[in-house]
Amino acid sequence: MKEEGGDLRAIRLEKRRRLEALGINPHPYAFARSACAALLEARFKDLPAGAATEEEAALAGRIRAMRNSSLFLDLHDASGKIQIFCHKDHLSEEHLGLLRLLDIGDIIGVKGRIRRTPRGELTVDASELTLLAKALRPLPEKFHGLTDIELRHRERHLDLIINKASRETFLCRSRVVAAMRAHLAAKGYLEVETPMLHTIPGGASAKPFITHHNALDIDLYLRIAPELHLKRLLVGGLSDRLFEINRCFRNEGLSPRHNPEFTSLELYESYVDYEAMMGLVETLIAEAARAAVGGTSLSYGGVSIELEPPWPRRSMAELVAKETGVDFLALEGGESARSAAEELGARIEGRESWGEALEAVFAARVEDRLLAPVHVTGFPRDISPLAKADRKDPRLAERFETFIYGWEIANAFSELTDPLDQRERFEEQMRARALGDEEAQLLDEDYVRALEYGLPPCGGLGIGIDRLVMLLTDSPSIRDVILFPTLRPR
RNA sequence: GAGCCCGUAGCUCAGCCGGUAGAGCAACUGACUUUUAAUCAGUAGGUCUCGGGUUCGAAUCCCGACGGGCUCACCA
Repeated sequence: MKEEGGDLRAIRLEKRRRLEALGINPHPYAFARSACAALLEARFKDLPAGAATEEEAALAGRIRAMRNSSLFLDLHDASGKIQIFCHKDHLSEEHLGLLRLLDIGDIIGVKGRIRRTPRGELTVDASELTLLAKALRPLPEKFHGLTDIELRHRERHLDLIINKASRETFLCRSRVVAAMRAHLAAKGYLEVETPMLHTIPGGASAKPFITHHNALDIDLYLRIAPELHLKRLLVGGLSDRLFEINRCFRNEGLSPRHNPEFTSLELYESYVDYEAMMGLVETLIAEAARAAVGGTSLSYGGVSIELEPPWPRRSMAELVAKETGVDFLALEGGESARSAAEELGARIEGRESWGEALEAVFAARVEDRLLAPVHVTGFPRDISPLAKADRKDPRLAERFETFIYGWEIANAFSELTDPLDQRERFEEQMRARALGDEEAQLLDEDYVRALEYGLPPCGGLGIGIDRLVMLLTDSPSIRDVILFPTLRPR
């Protein structure tokens, strides 16, 4: 039976054997570097073509191209690319022996003087070569690279070696998260970590993953949101302002905008209401954009989006009325709301409450038109079981979602702090669940108990990091911004 | 979960009105030695995703499975 990789791998295995026969360890322990490609490029940017220096550098990286029978190598390190010149006259017989057994894809260390070739390429004149890792498998082709989407996701290491754009996307993601953390730290928000394993999945309406703890012999759920634990921390007074940037898990369908595990920022602040969260969303996302693209103007899928605050605020009912001519605030009860929603083309099953019907119309008719950033306020109370009622209209909650490019990017409320009200809301949810709503929330007695010790008035906010990074990196799929997206095993 | 599309060499792709598999890059041998997707000559490389079926004959047509992409539904 022929192994995958076939001859190409066998040839490289043979080269490895020959290297070992020469006393060369194909996987040594360390290599002392004095520079990286970008550093040298910056340092010698004014070195004219044809000029040589006396300066020696030692650098390490992966061979990505070999030209003129290995006379020229392209060496890529994490910072960039530099050319290596391997002339027989400058290398010992041992180094030439190594050179003959090198392949594209091998990781090597190089020592030599810096010069710029007459053609203008910054180059290390190699006087020493060190094998740092022998590659047994060939890299994808240099010109077309690795384009197969499945392979790029399954073998992210290859994608990162080959596709510069992919590398930049993930570097950008890292900058975005770092910028948000830095901004929050500077404003005095405390970063915390709360459990991934929940005994009752709460804080959102979603289907959880179930797992089992053997020693305790109990089922546990991968968290669908950190919300209830974070608010417990406000009860405890650990800080008046805290946040968590971490993974959530939802056992739902996959799509270009849904991965079973995704990253959210959740933030809670005592003594403020949801108004404060609007400003914070704008600041955080503008900061993220500056970190990602250097400004607040961006283009996603050819659509220009301006993120410079402030962003408009519109109520859900107002947007629906403007789009459809139907004012849901003038409708009484679920029945009339459902029939109106159905007439407007929303998907209605027949059990929907007034709020659910309004939201269904909003989702069907309005959502995907909200390209420019907008805070949508006036969310129905009955789809917001963790939010305080609107102080002016009891049918509504003090909740908004921020939409950009038609996507929900942020979700925030004046958090429900009254334990008696919270219990009633949970009980409403349990009734909906009994009637077949699988995603209705579960009554969390421990959480209600915590509220009974007194949760200060507070605002809470969640931002979907993956979708934000998609926008900021112009990535068409969530899998392009998650290093190892969920795939069926092959 | 439903619909549409895709799966050929390590990679990127041709071939798909059925006649038994091709190119470029990568690899190997050699030439060349200041190249930039280096060039030139030659060589080797395939259970055409898998399993059935139709046929004298299947990469090609049909059915099924597996994997992927997109759309819809659910959702962030």
